[in-house]
Amino acid sequence: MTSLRDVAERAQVAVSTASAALNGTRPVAAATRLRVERAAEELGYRPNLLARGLQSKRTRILALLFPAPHSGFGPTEMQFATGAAEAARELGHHLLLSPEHADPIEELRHLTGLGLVDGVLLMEVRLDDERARFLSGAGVPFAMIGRTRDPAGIDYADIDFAATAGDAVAHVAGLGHRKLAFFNLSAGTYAAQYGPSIRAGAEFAAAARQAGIGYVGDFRPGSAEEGGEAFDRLLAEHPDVTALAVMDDHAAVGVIAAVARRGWRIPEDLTLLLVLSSARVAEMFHPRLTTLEPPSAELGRLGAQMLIDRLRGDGPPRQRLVPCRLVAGDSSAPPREGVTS
Amino acid sequence: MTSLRDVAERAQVAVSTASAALNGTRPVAAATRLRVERAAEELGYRPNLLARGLQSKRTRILALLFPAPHSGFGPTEMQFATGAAEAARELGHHLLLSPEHADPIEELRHLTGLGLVDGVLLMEVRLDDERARFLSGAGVPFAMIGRTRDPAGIDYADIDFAATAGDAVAHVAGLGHRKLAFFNLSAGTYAAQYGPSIRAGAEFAAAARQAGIGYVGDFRPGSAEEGGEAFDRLLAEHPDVTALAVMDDHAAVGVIAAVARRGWRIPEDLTLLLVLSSARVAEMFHPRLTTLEPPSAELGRLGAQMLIDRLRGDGPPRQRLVPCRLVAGDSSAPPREGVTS
DNA sequence: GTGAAAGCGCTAACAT
DNA sequence: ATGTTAGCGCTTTCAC
Repeated sequence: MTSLRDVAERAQVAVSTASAALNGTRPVAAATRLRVERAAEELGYRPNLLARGLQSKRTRILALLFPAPHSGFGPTEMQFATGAAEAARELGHHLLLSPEHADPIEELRHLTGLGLVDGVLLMEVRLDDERARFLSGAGVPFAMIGRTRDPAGIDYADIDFAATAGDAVAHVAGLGHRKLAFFNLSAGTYAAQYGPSIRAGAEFAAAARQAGIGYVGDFRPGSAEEGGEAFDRLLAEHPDVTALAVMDDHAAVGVIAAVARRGWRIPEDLTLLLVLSSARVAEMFHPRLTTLEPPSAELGRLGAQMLIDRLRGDGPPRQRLVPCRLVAGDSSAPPREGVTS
Repeated sequence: MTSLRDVAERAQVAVSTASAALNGTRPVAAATRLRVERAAEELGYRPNLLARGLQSKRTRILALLFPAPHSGFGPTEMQFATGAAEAARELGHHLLLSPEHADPIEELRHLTGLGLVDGVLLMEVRLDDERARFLSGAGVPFAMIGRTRDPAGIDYADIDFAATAGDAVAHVAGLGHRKLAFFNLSAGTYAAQYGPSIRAGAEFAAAARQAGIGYVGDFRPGSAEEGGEAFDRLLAEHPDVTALAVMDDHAAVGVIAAVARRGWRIPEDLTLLLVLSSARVAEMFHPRLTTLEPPSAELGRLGAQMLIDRLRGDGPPRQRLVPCRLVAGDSSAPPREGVTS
């Protein structure tokens, strides 16, 4: 391991000068800087991050708190991680993947106490999130992918549910549908105050109201089986529904099966939208479902960027909402004939 | 930040004694140790990892080199990461997620030069992997999830393709099938010497031969469209095939569509197996496909464990092969009648 | 069994 | 503009 001292010796300067020459922390004569840079180059010098961090109190390491594989665990979560890791890298930082388990607070206390990370990135944020509260209280810089109920003063990147719901409703309304149903995430996630569950529900209702079309939003199937049941009940109670937006992948599977059992076809008899699911998943269906694809990688990137900006200095907190992208598949079409509404 | 000095002061001992008491690196009187431990406890002392690492040359940080999202990017890759992160955590280590891009070697040189990580975990290993060669040459401890062609002396955890193929063949043979086809990963992955592609191909052929059943293995559809075409060609050339194992999720989608177009049904007319795909994905199909689910999380765990063991001391390299788990779905059944073989 | 002191590699005063 | 000095918080000789 070649150290800064080696470089300094070779360039015939003091260590502090070598340091300054490489970091630009204080003026250095052009000639000197050149000598130092050449020496560093020739020796293949790499600054020791530990030494630097010990001194400067900044490690340039971010931690991504990763929830235990409970509920959903699709490409979405993964892309938060990869997006964040890539952005961090581009900005000269590193990303620690920190699996969260039993006691997330103890976990955080440990992680931040070690002096290893400069800041924390939170995902799967709940409306009332104890982790966010803890970090705020502890004065640890952090940013969220998602957001709490009242995220004032906190950096975050989240899905723009209002715009997403608006796009979805506009899509089906544009096709002529007059009544839309929405299958939210499982009751469990809703009860857990999971942001997307709550917000998507509210925004779809609002968007439908605003567009002046009928709306049914009180189903929360969390599995294929529940999805099928929910669909049957939906049509029993609301036979005039012609379009359905589903949040849970597995519920969608059940819906599709139920549609087939009924002798119906997609999209002729039902327009089906998949919400918050990746295009990769949508391609697994037949027909390929129209999808509102979450900007997962971008949210991850944004989260990391915001956090790093925050560490660099302090501007006002940045709060970004990014809508899902509507990827048209083969599951949307004008409403079926003979609907009595 | 409370430091070891604070603890030492409060316990009325020298810093070195406090250190020894907490780490057990040298004998300390029971009474003294107790005082130190209590002081540490009361002050909420957390050792500074940077300082410790600077001194000891060991950071207890592992890097997981994460390939850029090119080919497949499913739950499998993600579970390598989470499995490894969890195992690392349990063993007192941390996992750095290091996205790999353009020049992986430069990447590695950088990463290891920083003195930040003790070892590297490789995934998506090719038969002839330059990263493995570089790490070996540089003397950087590493372990692989997957393995090179000649992994002698290197720790790795990989799928037991022989056992997996054996299980799959036994499954279909047990149902009475006499001829099995295998759709490998895309031609691109094969050309890239991607381990699973090569090994699964070879082992399925071997297992079929050994079981004495017919075998067709020269298809490599990498998309739904190619999957459908491959299936049509397969039946044109081998009308007596009654069972099919598919590696690529999307190809499976195409196969299912092609089966339906033909007026066939699964499993009555075709037994369909999904190989190396997660149960989560298999559940998206109708009927739910029988799957050979890769032990992804376990491979990640094993990789991390091996690497940590290696860092702790040196025993002989550990090389573990873990078979896929056969998860029976509703896509396997005895062969259709009237097959002329 | 315990304390004092050196030093890991670096940055940041403080001198010059 | 450059060199000297003092640590960052810890582990580890080396004395006692």
